[in-house]
Amino acid sequence: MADSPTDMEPPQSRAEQELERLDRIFAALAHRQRRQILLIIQFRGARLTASQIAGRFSCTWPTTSRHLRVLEHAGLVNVEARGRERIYSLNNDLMAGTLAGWLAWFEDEEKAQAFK
Amino acid sequence: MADSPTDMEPPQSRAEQELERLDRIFAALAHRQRRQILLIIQFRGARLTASQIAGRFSCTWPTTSRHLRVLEHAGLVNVEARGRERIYSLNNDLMAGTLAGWLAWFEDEEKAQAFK
DNA sequence: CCAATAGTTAGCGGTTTTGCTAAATATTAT
DNA sequence: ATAATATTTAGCAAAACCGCTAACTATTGG
Repeated sequence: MADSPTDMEPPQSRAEQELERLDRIFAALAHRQRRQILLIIQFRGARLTASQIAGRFSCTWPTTSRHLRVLEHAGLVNVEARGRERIYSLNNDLMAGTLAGWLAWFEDEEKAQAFK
Repeated sequence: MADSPTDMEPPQSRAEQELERLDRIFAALAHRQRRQILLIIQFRGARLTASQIAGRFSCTWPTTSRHLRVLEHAGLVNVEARGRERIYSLNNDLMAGTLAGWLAWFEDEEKAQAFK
């Protein structure tokens, strides 16, 4: 799955990588069920298997599985393979750090004025 | 555009209204250009006309106009009609309050443990 | 080995989102 | 009134997203 010489994409700047990281995080948070999954992990166990999570939703299993992958790809959850189970836990620092970092751009009124 | 007797939706609980408000806010933040618009208002003027905002993007005017409406519908920006111009400003408290409120569910480790 | 369990991947159809162009609206200037 | 400016609305096509069913992989247990 690594980049081969034929599927190289144009080189990405560090800034662009950061923007794409933000894209993935905000996109992952944009779906109600995915936010619910994060809350369930937080309040119902801190470490939950995929089936424990899926069991709390009325949609089909593969649908939840895909939501979990979106969250994982965004870095919002960690997965640990344990036998035939996958155990999901929050990567809480990442979400808190990212959203707080985003809010920080808006909270300092003086810094904002300096750019005007 | 108001509800007519024929297109009434099932009554919404207060909780459901709150969930939809969250949906709109997170969905609005899920697009890179919309986040950029918020930053531009914050750092380039606090009060900007639609054309001042659109002028900073390479996409067409109507596209930016629609992004502005999404932000407005989510409550993240305020609009003020001023002659033939529309002046946009941030509704910063709403974004900060909503995201901080979301993060609060995850930041109190003890409260989380109490549910386990 | 064989069956059951846990979970993912593949692929399809329906809906939503996004960006565009063209046309419409509204306000100001001549 | 007419023209120009500022901005939105309408409508279309392409892309992304979401949920489903079916099929697949991998691990455990008999």
